[in-house]
Amino acid sequence: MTPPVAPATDPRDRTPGTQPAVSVCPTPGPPLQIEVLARRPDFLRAAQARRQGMPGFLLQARQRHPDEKVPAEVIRVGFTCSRKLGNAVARNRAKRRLREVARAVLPLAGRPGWDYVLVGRPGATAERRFADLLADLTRALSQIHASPAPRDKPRAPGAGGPARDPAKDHRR
RNA sequence: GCGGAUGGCCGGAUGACCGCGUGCGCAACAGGGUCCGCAAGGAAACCGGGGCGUGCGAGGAAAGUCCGGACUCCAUGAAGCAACGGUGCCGGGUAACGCCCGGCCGGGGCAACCCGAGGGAAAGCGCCACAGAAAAGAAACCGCCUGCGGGCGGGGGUUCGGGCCUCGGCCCGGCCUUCGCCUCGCAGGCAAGGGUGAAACGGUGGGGCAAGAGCCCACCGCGGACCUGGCAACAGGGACGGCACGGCAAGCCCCACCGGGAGCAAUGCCGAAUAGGGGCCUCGCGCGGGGCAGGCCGGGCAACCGGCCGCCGCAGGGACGCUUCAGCCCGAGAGGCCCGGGUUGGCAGCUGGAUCCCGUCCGCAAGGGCGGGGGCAGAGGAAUGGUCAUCGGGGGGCCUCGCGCAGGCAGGCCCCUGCACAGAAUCCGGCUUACAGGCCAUCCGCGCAA
Repeated sequence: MTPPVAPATDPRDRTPGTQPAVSVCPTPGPPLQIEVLARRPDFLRAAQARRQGMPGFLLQARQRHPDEKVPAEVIRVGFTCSRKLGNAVARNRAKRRLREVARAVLPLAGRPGWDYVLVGRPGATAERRFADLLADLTRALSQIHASPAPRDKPRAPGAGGPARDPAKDHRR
């Protein structure tokens, strides 16, 4: 009903995607917390909301309802690597890389009050260059934030117009 | 040196930046609850989270989940029987095993060594494809032999008939007998030979016989009372027997031994809203409850139904299949006290184990005794990592052509490649399966040099 509570973030100019996340430090300006999804219903709800495919993974995202008990300033993220990824070693490796990508990108490009789920792809998630994965997630976040709500168009591919820079949303 | 056998071990290393889980220590800023206070606030340090420092943090298979246990809950206990499942040469090891060690037997290999579900086929049933005559109380397709009968041919005899005649005989036919062949039939004997098969009711040689056959003999094989060695499986010898005993038990089965079921999502505990259950004690068994044999009354054509009495006679019900024994519980109300089910979340279980290493003693060994020492993964959408650099590894090409008869080896340069199988989930003992590359030890065969 209400837009996400974003103005608490520091309006410092950050351009995510241009620079690899090596120098990213979670500067403790805003009380931005990242938690890990643990409940199966959370995963199911995220999968039924917005989704954005990328070469290295599939991103699912959902803006939480304000009635939920989770504090509004937290970003929650979950990881799904099914048996299609391979055996346990391959699944764990893909999940670790996705977790590392999320740790680098989400404090910059993620929005508080949202749940994100990163789904691994067979082969690509484990083999794609790490810098490309970082760029993939940045682009996917900006596109998924710009796409309309899934209630209007259930399968919005995000190609209706030019993707808006998520940094503009932060400034506004 | 080449080829092989067995046993054991490793299964990348170092560094940089950024992270994760957990134990300990420190500082106490901020938060929640508690207590004190009218309040600001303070106190103790309860709870959860964060900060800094520091220690530790996947495997030989963590895998498959195939066996055996520990542990937990469920089932009243004991004995017997039955059913079901498992194991199966012998001895030992072990908490236990289908595991391990040592040995036996059979098979393979020149050898080191390897492989084997390896109890019972005179308890019984069943099966033995194809081929073959026949696949299990033996039988007989071709075949061999004997007798009889028939056919053909040869020899011999003739007191028979006919013909010729040199009157001595000769020829033809018949009959009798004998031999051979057979094309055959009948009756009987045989199982050597042929051929089939994974397997054919012993093998070879000789005697014997009508032909044959353990019918007899020699050797071999087989069975085997008994003797010797060994704890035993078994091995060696063997009177005697005289061929009698085909194979399959991974078809059923028999025998011996073992086995209750479910599993850490076991199980226990804590908190909250809701629902309203259970346990114990006391009173009371008036007469209530339940069941059954019997009697009476009523209804109904009847099967039967309902009620009452009798009566505690105490049967009845519950408890993995059955039986027996021992014991237990239940049923009906009132009062009091106490506890708590399911769902979700959290905590415990949770890592010290039949443990590992070293020494010593016993043992061929598996292993065991004693002494000393080490002990630091415990996650829970699941930590133990992400990115990168250098070295190492692997693959390819070129050069030196240094060494070698050669396959090739050595050195240098360049390029490519993150690089075996694979991720703890209660914990142990095993098995099985997967695995790039590499190391060590012992042994066997062949070759070379000395």
